[in-house]
Amino acid sequence: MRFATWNVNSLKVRLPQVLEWLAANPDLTALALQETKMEDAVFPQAEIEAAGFHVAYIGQKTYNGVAIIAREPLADVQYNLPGYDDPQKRVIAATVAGVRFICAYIPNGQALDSEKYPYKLGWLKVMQGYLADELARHPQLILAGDYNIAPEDRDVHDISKWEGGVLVSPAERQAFQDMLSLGLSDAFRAFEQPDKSFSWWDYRGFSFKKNAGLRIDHLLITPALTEKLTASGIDREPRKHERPSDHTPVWASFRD
DNA sequence: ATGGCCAACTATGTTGGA
Repeated sequence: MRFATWNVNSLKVRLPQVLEWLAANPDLTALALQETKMEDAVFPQAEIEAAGFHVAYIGQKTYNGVAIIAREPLADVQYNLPGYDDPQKRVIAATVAGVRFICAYIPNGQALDSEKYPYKLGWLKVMQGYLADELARHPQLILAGDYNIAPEDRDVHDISKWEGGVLVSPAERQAFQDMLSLGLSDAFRAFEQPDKSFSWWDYRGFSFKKNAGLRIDHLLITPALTEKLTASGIDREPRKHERPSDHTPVWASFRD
């Protein structure tokens, strides 16, 4: 089985690319999507099901929005973070192939002096509590998504350009470490990986061509899954596509 | 040079993303 996460930056624009990528990756069990940017009433459920997939989603107009697409039915779908009153649609979870698959679009934070930054840190605290609860129930669990956190300096093309800003601040990195402390591990770093591996590149300034990116999309997995982990990686192909998302898919494979 | 691009909205500029 194989799981992946992809921030598509508008599913309206990217649906053809998502379906194309799913067709090109027939071994993929489930895909977590972020920034679908659409209300549930206009979500392309019929098109996705017509292509042979199951899907669960929750979204809003213009901003945020998450979905899980899977090759088998989704069970026990959870919408939003339980007990946290937040109009922003950032979390959906479901059980697929015996794995609790959580799809999260963690807030960006905008800037350290923005009101969105404490929102991000508070949100991460709530996520931590939710994770602790879920981990007690699900030995096989994946937290997949756009974390908007580059965990280490090697996850940043040029740390001098990002130091002192969001995505790399000590408090955000600590929140990432706190999730690891719950018993999770970064599927990408379980293997030797190429230097300068990133999952996001700014649309501006030929960033992708220059590989001036960040690794901010992650799959954190439980020990029961780490035991079964066979490979992990980042698929840069969709980022080369015409009219791409600024993020590209990140994946992990497991023995059945 | 504190920008550059892209998407969405109901817009012909503004906001948010990262």
